Amino acid sequence: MDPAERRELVSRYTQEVVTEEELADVFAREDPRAYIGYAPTGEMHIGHFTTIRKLADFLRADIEVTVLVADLHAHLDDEKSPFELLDARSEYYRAAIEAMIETTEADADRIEFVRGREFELEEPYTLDLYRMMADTTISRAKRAGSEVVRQSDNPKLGGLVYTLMQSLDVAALDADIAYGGIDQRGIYMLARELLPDYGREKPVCVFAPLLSGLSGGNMSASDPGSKVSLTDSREEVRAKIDDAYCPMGEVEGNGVLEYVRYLVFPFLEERGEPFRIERPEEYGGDLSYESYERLEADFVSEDLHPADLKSAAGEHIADLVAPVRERLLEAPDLLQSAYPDNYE
RNA sequence: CCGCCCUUAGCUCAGUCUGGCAGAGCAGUCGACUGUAGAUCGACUUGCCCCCCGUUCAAAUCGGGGAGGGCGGACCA
Repeated sequence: MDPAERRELVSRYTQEVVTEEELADVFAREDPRAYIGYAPTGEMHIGHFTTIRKLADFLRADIEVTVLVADLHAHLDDEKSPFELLDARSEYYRAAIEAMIETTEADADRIEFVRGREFELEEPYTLDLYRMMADTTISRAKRAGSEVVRQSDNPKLGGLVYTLMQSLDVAALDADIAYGGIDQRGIYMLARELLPDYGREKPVCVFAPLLSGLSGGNMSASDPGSKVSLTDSREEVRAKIDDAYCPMGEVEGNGVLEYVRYLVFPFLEERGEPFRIERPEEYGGDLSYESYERLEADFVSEDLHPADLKSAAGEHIADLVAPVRERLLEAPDLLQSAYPDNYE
């Protein structure tokens, strides 16, 4: 595969690559590796799904992929996950991620899973961490993590150490590319700044867009209606999409359109199917789209009405979620022990 | 170790001085208007007032004890 093709695979459906030049260099290296980390906190949802599906692109581009289940981070960030639940949640995250990967044509066995504590407690790592703590100011660490770490009036030290550890993770996992949502930007910019001081390579960063929530604004952990959950039934998915904020002709902040763009189209493209929309004769009859761009154009010109988009989007998203949901419900004890309060 | 402050609806908080039906904003739910949603309008819902004991006809409110959180001081031989 030629480098231009590989570069296109890696950077498609992303928001930013830092930097394109350095990315080109990565392909010249032996066995380049990308990594993405997830802190096993709340239940996984459709937002995670988009970043995980994209891992298939890295593999296609012949880049090895490491998925970090960052258990210590889950606790360091304001104890989002209680210490006793880290094992259970790490297990659940891994199972959910595998289930999501299996909805792609990628070979899940090519993805290496690592749990944070497997390497974050080793001496060389710890030594570097202490050195970083010694020469990073509190305000620098705070700024780096401000989009990721929970903010409060009485922040704990953990949130600060969090950003340093994540910076170090990149090097410890031997990653050439750090991949994550654009909210991770601050932390990886700190990593790029810091790592060279410790004789490490600074990573190329690939950032996925953060999808808007369905109720307007961002997806919110506390608002189930703002996002599709991996355990939502077809009916629940339909209902959530149907209730979603979706102003006619407006692209900005339109969660439904973003789901279609970053989730449904990649999924359909992989299968070589168009996006079909059933529409009553009264409004012009059925539609079919080969590309997102054409669909968006019709939406902007208001030739495609939100109600018709929603019903089709709901079905496609439900199709996508169904196999993951099935896998998760096959092992209900995973969810039960990870989230005892939600599953009695 | 000592002192002071805070804890009330899902969230942010008022109410405590001076005891008398548990409140507001936001959020949420339901209608109306829209070929979706939102916005707008109309209606509705929301409680271990941190816990225990006491005083009182009556305690979120007063007294005592405790828990959790915050702030400060002291110690630094």
